[in-house]
Parts: sequence; structure tokens; C-alpha cells
Amino acid sequence: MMKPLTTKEKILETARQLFWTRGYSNVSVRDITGAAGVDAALVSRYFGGKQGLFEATLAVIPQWPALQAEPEHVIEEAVASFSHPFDRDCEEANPFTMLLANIIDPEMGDKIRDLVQTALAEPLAEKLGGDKRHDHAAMVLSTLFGMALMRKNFRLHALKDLDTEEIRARNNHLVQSALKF
Amino acid sequence: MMKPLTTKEKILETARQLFWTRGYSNVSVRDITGAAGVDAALVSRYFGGKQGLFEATLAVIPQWPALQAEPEHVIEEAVASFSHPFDRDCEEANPFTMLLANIIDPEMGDKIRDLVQTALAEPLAEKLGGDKRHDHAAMVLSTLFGMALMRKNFRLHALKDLDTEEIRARNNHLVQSALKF
DNA sequence: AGAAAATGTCAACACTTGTTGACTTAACGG
DNA sequence: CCGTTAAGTCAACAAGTGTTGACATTTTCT
Repeated sequence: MMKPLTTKEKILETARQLFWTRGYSNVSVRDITGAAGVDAALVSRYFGGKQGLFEATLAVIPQWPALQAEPEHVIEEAVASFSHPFDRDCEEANPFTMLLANIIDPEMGDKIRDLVQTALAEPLAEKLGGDKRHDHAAMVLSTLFGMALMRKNFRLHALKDLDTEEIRARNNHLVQSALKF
Repeated sequence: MMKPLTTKEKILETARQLFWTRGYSNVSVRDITGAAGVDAALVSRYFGGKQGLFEATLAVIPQWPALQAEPEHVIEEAVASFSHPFDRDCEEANPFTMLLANIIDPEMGDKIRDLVQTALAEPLAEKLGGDKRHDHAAMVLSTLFGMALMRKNFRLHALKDLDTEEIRARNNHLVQSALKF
């Protein structure tokens, strides 16, 4: 028994779906409002414009669950969160996909970079601990995002049909050796 | 004593610089012709339009030099080619940057994915050899692009000030363990 | 020199973009 | 019931997009 979405919520949800998969500047206000079945003027009215709408989608980014885990389980949780299959060539709107989709955006690139630094790299480093925690965090993220990039964006044939367990095993193998550096 | 560039060459060179760093749909025809100091109409005249101009820039992609090396040196050459420093926050137009800048482009994404598969993954797999050559190629590319992504696009602080040798050492460490899988 | 072809210029087109203001309609409170 | 506020619709704007055709200029060839 879900309460039906308000118009404002419909816009925000559709915007999240489109912005996070196609990237900020590849999505027009009319793309969003068209898909949501509402008037285009409401974006400026409710969110102060396209830019405000995008930032509103960022505000509801769930915390990376891996960062909530006990320090000794952070790695396995992080690996797990990058190991589920991507919907078969269809678009899935998760925070990591969003980061990959907006890295070079001319208007939002800086905001995205800041988000990676403050919401992923720094908390992960503190969880990992140790003298080289910042280096380790960077290399763990590098490993996980590298595999995500190959699977989701470049869609390499060799990685296409691997199931969750196989991906998790490979991610774990790579991450463990990154931590041994 | 360089022969001065023809107008057509000026357009192509400027287009390569801009397309490869900002991505196809983040660059307008007038951006290019403005920077090149020529008339905007010449793009359609010489290259058949914006799309044709972009594809012309892809045609001059140099072969990945690592793929020309002897099989026993392929890995070290590949690692080396991903280890030089990125120009300090200024845009460098190399083929790998281009691939990262265009992965989610709504018009060119398919072409980029195809390029990665046929120009990088498959030749690399053949050079590596062995039963798991396709898996190994995918994981090597994953490792190298992962680090490139963290350095060039996300600009993680922890990786910012590392010199070529340090990056090469880390890339090599990760790639070697990827091959041990 | 004169014809022909290449080269470059200019203005305009049809279209999409984000945003705004005026308008109509619905909901709520007294 | 009426007045006020919220919610949503509509048409239009100014700016930017890729592309085109007509024109002017220069170069090339005979």
C-alpha cells in the first residue's frame, strides 16, 4: 500500500534515473518531465532549475553501506557492493554508475570529484587505518571502479557472462593484492 | 620548418583536442571552429558534419604502442603507457583519455565500446596468449583504466603527486596479480 | 589571359535547450 | 459561501545547436 507519488517526487525519481545513467548534460529537462508525464515548467518552479534538480538527486545518495560495516568487514562489503550483475544492458541507477556517468561533465564534474573524495576515498581510508590508509583506499577504489568500468561502460565480452560469485572472487583477488602494496 | 596547417588540418587537430578531452556531445561545432579560427560551415563541408568530424579524429588514433612489442614485453609496455603523469589538471588528448571521456555519450557510446573491444581487448588477449587470455586481457585493462580513472578523472588526492616511477610500480604490482588469477 | 575548380564567408534555416510569466484549476480555511 | 493559497497548464522567450545554400575570393590548369 504505497502512497502515490506527488508530482515533485515523480520528477525527482525520474531525474535520478536519467541523470545517474546518462549523465547530467545528456539529459534535458524535457526528457525528464516527458518521462514523468508532467509539465516542464515545474522543474524550475520546484527545484529552481535543472541544476537544482540534479543536486537534489545527489542529496538522496544513500551512504555507501560498506562504510557502515565493522573495520574488519569493510573490504568484503566493499567488494560485494561492486560485484552484483549489471542489469543486462539496461540502465541501472546506482551511485557508482552515477559517478562514472558524470566524471567529465562540463558543469558538474567538480561536484562529482568532490563527492568521490569526501564520500568515498576519505571515509574508506579512515576505516582501513594504517600509515598508508590513503594510498590503500585509492588503490581499492581504483580496482573496484576499474572492473565496474570494464563491465558496465566498456562492456567487455570477457566479463559479460560472469555471475556475482565469479566477479566477487576476482574483485577480492585484486583488492587483496592492492592492499599488500 | 613545419609546413603551416591547412584549414582542414586545423579543424581536425582542434576537434581531436576538444572531443578527446571533453567528450563528443560536450563540444559544439562552434567551439571547435572558434578555437581554430575558421568558419563553422567548413565542418559540414569538409567532414560531412559533426559526426563525421568526430569519426575522422578516431581514424588517426595511433596504434597502442604496447601492442607492437614482443609478447614478453607487452605487459611492461602496457603498464608504462598508463604511467606517465597527466598534465597538471590541464587537458591532455590521448586515446585513453578519449575513451574515458566518451563512454556514456548518447550518440557515440557504441562506437567507443566497439573500439575498446576490437582495438584494445582482443589484440591484447592474443599477445598474452594462454587459455585465459581474454580474461587476463580484461583484467589488465581493468587495472590500468582503474588507476587512470582515479588519477585523471576523479583526481584522488592520494595519487596526485606520485611520479612516473611510483605509478609504474603500482600499476605493475596490480597487473601482475591480475595475471595470477 | 580566361575558364574551372577549389576555398572560404555570410546569413539564415529549423530545431532544441532552460527558463519565465500569465493563466486556469483545485484545495483549504473561515 | 467566498477568498486565499497552492498546484498545474500553456505559450513564448532568448540563447545555442547543426546544417545548408548563395555568394565572394583565391588558386590552379590550359
